[in-house]
Amino acid sequence: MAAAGSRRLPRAERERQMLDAAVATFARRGYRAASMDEIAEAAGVSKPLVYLYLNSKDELFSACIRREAAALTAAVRDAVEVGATPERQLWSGLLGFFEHTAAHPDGWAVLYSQARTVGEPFAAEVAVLRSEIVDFVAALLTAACGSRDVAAYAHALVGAAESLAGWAATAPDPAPTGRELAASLMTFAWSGLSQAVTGRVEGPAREESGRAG
Amino acid sequence: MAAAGSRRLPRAERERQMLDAAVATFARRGYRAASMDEIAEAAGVSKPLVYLYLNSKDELFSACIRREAAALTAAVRDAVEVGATPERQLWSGLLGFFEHTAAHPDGWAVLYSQARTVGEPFAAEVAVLRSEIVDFVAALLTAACGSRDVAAYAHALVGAAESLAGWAATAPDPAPTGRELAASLMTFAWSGLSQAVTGRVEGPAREESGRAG
Amino acid sequence: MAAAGSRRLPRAERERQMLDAAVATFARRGYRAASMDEIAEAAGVSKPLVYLYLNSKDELFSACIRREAAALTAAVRDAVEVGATPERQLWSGLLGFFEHTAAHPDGWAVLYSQARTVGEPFAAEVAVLRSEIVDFVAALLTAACGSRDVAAYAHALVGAAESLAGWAATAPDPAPTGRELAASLMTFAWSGLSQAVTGRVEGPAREESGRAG
Amino acid sequence: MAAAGSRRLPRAERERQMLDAAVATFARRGYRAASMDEIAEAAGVSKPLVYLYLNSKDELFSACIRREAAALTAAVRDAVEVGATPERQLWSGLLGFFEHTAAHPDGWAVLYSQARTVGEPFAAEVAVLRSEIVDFVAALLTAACGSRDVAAYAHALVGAAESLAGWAATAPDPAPTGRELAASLMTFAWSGLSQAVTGRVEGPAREESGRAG
DNA sequence: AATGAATGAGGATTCATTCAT
DNA sequence: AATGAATGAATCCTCATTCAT
Repeated sequence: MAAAGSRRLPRAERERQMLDAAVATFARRGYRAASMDEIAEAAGVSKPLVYLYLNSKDELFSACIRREAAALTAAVRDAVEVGATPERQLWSGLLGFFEHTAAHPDGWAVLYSQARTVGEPFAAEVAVLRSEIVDFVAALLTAACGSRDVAAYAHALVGAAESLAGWAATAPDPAPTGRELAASLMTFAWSGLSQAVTGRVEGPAREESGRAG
Repeated sequence: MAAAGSRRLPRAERERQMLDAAVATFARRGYRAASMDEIAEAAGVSKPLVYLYLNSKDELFSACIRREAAALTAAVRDAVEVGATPERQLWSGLLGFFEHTAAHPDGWAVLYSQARTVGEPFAAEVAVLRSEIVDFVAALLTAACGSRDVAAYAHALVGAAESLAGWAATAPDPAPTGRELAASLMTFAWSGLSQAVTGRVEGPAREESGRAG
Repeated sequence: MAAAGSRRLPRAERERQMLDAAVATFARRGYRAASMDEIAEAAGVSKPLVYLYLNSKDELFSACIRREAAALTAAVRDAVEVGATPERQLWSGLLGFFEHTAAHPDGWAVLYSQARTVGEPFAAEVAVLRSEIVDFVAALLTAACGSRDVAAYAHALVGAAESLAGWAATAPDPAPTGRELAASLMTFAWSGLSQAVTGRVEGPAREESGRAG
Repeated sequence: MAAAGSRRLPRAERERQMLDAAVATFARRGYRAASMDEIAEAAGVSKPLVYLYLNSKDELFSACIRREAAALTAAVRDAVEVGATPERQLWSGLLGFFEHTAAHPDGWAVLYSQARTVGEPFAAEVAVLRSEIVDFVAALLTAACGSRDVAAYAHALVGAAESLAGWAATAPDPAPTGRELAASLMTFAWSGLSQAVTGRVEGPAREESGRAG
């Protein structure tokens, strides 16, 4: 079960192992149900070492959140094509988002499922992350179509993305790729269902429009 | 905190009080963090009485889930205008959904935030509920526009609705009404953002179609 | 499960039902593990009624002990042939003992297994009963053979009888009858194993000797 | 009450201390009435440590049973003179039995009084032990006198021994020694009460026979 | 004669956390 | 750099017992 491996690692490495184990454990069992014993064993170290490096369960969880939030943020930021049209920026950001969440399901679970439900110090941390994303999306929407109600649309879009990420994680037999999810969501959001019937869009490959037409 | 009230109530009423207290407590603190002591006190009764009527923390939580799921289901079912166009059915269902979740934020939190993250007996219970909703929405989408990708769109729409419900619950100063939320989401989903700029669609106010052309 | 039956019985009858249920429950589960709920349900009455009639768990258990001890004592006393030879008195007493314990296994279990191990108020009650029996046996032994060591022999004999009663209760396929057990024990005790090989005794049917001779 | 002693012992030693405390507590109070608090205090440690090493009350009790059963078995096995006549084997076995039970009254109480009455996982464990002893005795009896009814005689003999062990434990002022008890029981069982009047037999002091003629 | 409603007290078990090495 | 030994403080749950009718 434990990562066994070599004794006497440098601190940075050990800390990474512990965070990996913690993220996996928190994802699977939830914050309260995960025990420090469990995490220490999963990390292949003794419990006092976990405390030596990470001080407390709260701080450990917080460190997990920060690390996973940073990773997700970085993945999306790196994916967004700066300078492109808003639509294209949105498309590329969604792609980055879906690919990262698919590649790091435990991190995503910690951020999305666990941290939000545990209550106060932590819910606030992820709320910040989420509202940054919502604001970014809102800015894109404003730039793209100047719509009123951007706030609502941005929340809707983010919620839709979260839902699709969760859906993709739970076994629809040939799991949709990040690209497919992004394409579906772009179509859904951009063109609207009323036009989706005719849409053949698989992503805004051509400049200007995610839906042709 | 305690319901004070009269001692010696008939069982059915006491049971209802207990479920109310439990839903509120689980919503605020989460399944694991909520203690039976806390719940009993919130219900204004002693802990043994909670056990006498509801047997265990698991069963109590399960009873909360079932009650809130049934209430939500009923609210949506009663709101949907049977026989109307799919679009109008979706509109009326969303309206029912947003009004119910706004009126019962604790029940919604238990279903959406807590039950899904606690793990197995419970996650499955709400997964069933959610997939029923997703399937219902998918059927409407199919009927409405025969779109490919209905599964993805249905998940996106449901996720968007969940996100808006959560957003409305967390203090945007003049909280959007259920009607506004439903209208935003209909526009978002039906017409697409690329057309939202005209902002004409506020929900299918006119008989027959919210989508028109 | 409950004895159901008619409401509103006269007190004596109800009390008997309760004691029956209590003896059965204590025998099966032990004093501590048996709950008043369980006993009340087995008796087919509500718990407050049990308290109304028998006051407390302690007193209820005590009442069980007294009733079963009295029944066993009476069975043995009635079986002993007064005025007969000591050997014959012993034989008839053993016969009464084995037949009663076989007929009332729950009562026997309460006296022998449970009451002795529960600790102080109760262990003393059965200790009295047992020592009366031991004394009675010791008197017979003294009368019969004037042996020194009667105390030890009496304890041995009583222990042997208890062991055989327990053995008979636990499924040796054709369970030995009380008569057979009494015969075995008489032979064992009276003639000694060294002579048992030739013994054909099935009980001291003929005057004078339980072993022929 | 606490073993005071030094803090921070090696696990094996602490575990032994805990078992000692548990055996004493279970013997005095019974399985159900003994609380883990009580046992931990008697062992001079905190409750969590008891759980860390012995997992649960059930497992703790089971460990007590196994340890005491093994000790008793070993004592008797080591006492039996292998290769001697059956009579002499029985004599030496009884001697070992009485000496061990006198030296370890708590262990004997746990096996004889408590474990048998607690119900299923445990009663079975000691039933196995007891039936092994009964079988061993039965084999000796068969070898010694080929008697019919060995089963009954073996049960009687074992029961008599148990009774004498219990008697010796409860304060007959000059407590009989193991040797005296074994001698009484050998006489009782081997020669029979009808011959005990001569009282010559005190155990097989002379080589070869405890029964002589 | 009988019961539905209710509770104070206690017991098993778990967990985050620290100490001594 | 790392760990075996140890615990204070909850938490779930049960039970004997009483009250009001």
